[in-house]
Amino acid sequence: MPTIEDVAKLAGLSRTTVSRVINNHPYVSEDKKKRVILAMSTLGFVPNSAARRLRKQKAETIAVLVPRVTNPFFSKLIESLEMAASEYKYKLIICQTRYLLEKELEYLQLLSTKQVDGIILCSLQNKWEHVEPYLDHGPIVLCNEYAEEAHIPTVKFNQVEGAYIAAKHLLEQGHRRLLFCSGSEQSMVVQHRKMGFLRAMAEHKLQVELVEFIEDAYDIEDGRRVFHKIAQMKKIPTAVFAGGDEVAAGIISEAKRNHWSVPDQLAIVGFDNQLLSEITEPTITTVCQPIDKMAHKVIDLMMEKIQTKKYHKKEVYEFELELLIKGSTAKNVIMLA
Amino acid sequence: MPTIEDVAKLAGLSRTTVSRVINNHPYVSEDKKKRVILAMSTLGFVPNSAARRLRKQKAETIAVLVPRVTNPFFSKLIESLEMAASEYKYKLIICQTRYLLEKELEYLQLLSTKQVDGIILCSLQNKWEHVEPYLDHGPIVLCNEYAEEAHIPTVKFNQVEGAYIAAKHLLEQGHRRLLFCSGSEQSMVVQHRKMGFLRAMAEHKLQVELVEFIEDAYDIEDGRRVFHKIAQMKKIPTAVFAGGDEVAAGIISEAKRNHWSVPDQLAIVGFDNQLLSEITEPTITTVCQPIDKMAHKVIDLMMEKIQTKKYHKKEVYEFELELLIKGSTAKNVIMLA
DNA sequence: CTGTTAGCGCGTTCAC
DNA sequence: GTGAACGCGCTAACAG
Repeated sequence: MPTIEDVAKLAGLSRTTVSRVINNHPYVSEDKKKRVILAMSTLGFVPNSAARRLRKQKAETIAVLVPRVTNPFFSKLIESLEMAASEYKYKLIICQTRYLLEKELEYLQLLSTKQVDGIILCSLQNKWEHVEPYLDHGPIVLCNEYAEEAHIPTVKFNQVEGAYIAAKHLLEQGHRRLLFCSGSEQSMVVQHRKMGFLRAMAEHKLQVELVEFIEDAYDIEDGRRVFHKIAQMKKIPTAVFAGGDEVAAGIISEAKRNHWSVPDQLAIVGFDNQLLSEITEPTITTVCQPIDKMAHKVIDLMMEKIQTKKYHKKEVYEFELELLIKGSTAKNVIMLA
Repeated sequence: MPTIEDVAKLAGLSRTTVSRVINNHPYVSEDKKKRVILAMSTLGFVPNSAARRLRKQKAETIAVLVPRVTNPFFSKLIESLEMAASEYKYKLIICQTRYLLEKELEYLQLLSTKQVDGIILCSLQNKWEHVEPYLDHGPIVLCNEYAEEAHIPTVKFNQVEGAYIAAKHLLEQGHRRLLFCSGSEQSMVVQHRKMGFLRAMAEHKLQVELVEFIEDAYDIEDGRRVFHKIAQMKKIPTAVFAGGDEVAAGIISEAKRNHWSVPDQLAIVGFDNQLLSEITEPTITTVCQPIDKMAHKVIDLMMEKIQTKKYHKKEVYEFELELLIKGSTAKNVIMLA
C-alpha cells in the first residue's frame, strides 16, 4: 500500500504538501496541487484511516445500540439513522444487544476504545449508573428510550400520549375489560405507555371492569402465545393494547384460527404502523410513530455534541404520536372492498 | 485519557510490560502482572483502538453490504452474521446500498481506507470489473449473491433448485398459466431462480400455456401493484412465483380485497419462510433458506481469508433449499383449525 | 522475564 | 507557499 510518503516522492514534494491537498487546505499552488493529484491516482493512494483516527482523534463513526435488527421498528430506525448520518459522512456501526446487559456494556466499550465518536442508545437494559461512566469517553444520546436520571440529550416519542389515545379509543368503542400487553417492564417506553393507558382507565374508572397486564411480548410468535393466555383467563378481555403490530398480528392470526371474530369478540390496537398492519384481516388499528423525524433529530444532536463536546446536559426532544384507526377495533366502520 | 505510558509510570514498569499484559503474552511474572492490572484499573485505562489498528494493521471489523436492512431477509442475515462474527470478537459495520451503484462503491472504499479487514457483499449491483480493483486492499466474500467472473469465495443458496421445486409444485397442482415475479434482473439470485423456473416449464412444455415475467418487486406495496398488473393481463395467470414472502403477502392481501379467492383463482408461492407467511390468509407456500448456516460459513471463510491473505481463488459453497407447502397453493389440503 | 528502541501513517506546528 | 520534524498510542523486534 502506498503511503503519503510515496506520493510525496513521486510528486517531488514534501509529505506536508500532499497532506494539504488531501485535506484541501488553502495555500497550495494550483501547479503542485495537480502534481499531487496525479501522483495519488497513479499510485492508487488512499489515506489510511487508522493513522488519521490516531492523529485527529476522531473515528467518524457512531455506534447504534438496538435490541435486534429483525424488529421492524428498529430496522426502520436504523435505515433512517444511516441515511441521516451519511449526510455528515459518518458511518454507523450497528450493535445488537439482544436485551442482554453484558452485550450492552460490551458495546459501550466501543466508546472507551475510541472506535466510535459517540453512541446512540435505542435500548437501555442496564441501570443508568452502570452506563454513566462511559460518558467520560464521549457523547451518549438516548433515542426512543428514556431514563429519568440520565443527564444526556434524549429524543423520544410521547409514549404516554400515544398509549392514552389508543386506550381511550378502545374505551370509546365500549370496551370495559382490557388487556395491556407490552415488552420488557425494564424499558421506560413500556412504563410510559402503561402510564398513558392507566390514565385513560382512570378517566373512565366507573365503567372499567377489568385491566390485565402481560409482559415480554415482542414478535408474532409472542402474539400467538398471548392469545392463548387470553383464552384461558377467567374473565376474558374484549380488547387488547399490544406493544407492537407484530404482536397484534400474532394475536389476530391465532384468534382467527380459533374462530374468534376480530374485532367483535376481541379488539386489538397495535403500535408502529408497520406494513404488516395492512396485511392482516382485519387490518390493525395502530399508533403511528414518525421514526424518520426522530432519526434526523438524533443525528443532528449527536453531531453537535461531538463537535462541542458538551453533552452532559439533559435536553429532551419529544415527537407526538397519532392513532390510525383500522379494522381491528372499528366495529361499525364500512370496510373498503 | 490515560495512555499505556501513564499505566507504565504508575506501575513503575515499562510500556512493553504493560502491553504484554494487555495482550496476555507469556513471560510476564505474576507479580508485575498484578501491578499492571491494578494500575490500569485505577487509571481507568482503555487501549486506544486507532493506535492498535495502525500498529497491527487490523481493524477487527468487517463491512457487510446489503441493499436495505428493512428487508426481513437481510435483517435476519445480519443478525446471524453479527452473532457469528462476535465469536471471533469481530465487529460488523452494516452498509445499506439501497441498490445504488455509487453507494456500493463508496462502501467498498472502507476496505481501501483500512477501516475494515474485509467486505461481505450480500448485494452486487455494479459490474464485477468495477468491484475487482478493491480486492487489492483485502478480502471480499460474496454472500447470497453470485458473479461468474468473480474469483473470490462465495457462499450461496441453490436458487436454481429452489425455484425449480417451487415451479414444479405449481405445475403439479395443475397450473398452466404462470407468472414469475422477482427483484432486479441485475441480481444473479434472480437469474438463477429464473433458470430453475424455466427448467420446470421446459419439462412440462406441452402443457404450459403462458409464462409472464414481472421485475423489481421487493415488498408488500410492490406486491399490491403486482396484483393489479395481473388483473389487467389479457390472459390472466393462475399461479404466481413471488421473489419473497413480502411480495406474496401483498399480492394475497390485494387479491382478497378484490374478492379473488386464493389459492383457487390465484395460487402463490413465496420465498424465505418469513413469520409473515404464517399470518396471511391463506398462509404462504414458501421456499425456506437456511440463513443461519450460510452466515456461519461466510464468517468462518472471511476469518480464514483475513488470516491467510489468500483470497483470490474462487470457491463456492452452496446450501440446499426446501419447499414448505402451505395454504396459498394447496388446493385440497385440510387446513388446521 | 524485562526494558530500549523503532516505527505503523498521518496532520500540524513552526521555521524558512 | 513550502518543508522538516515531532508525536498521536501502541506493538514488536532486539538486547540484556
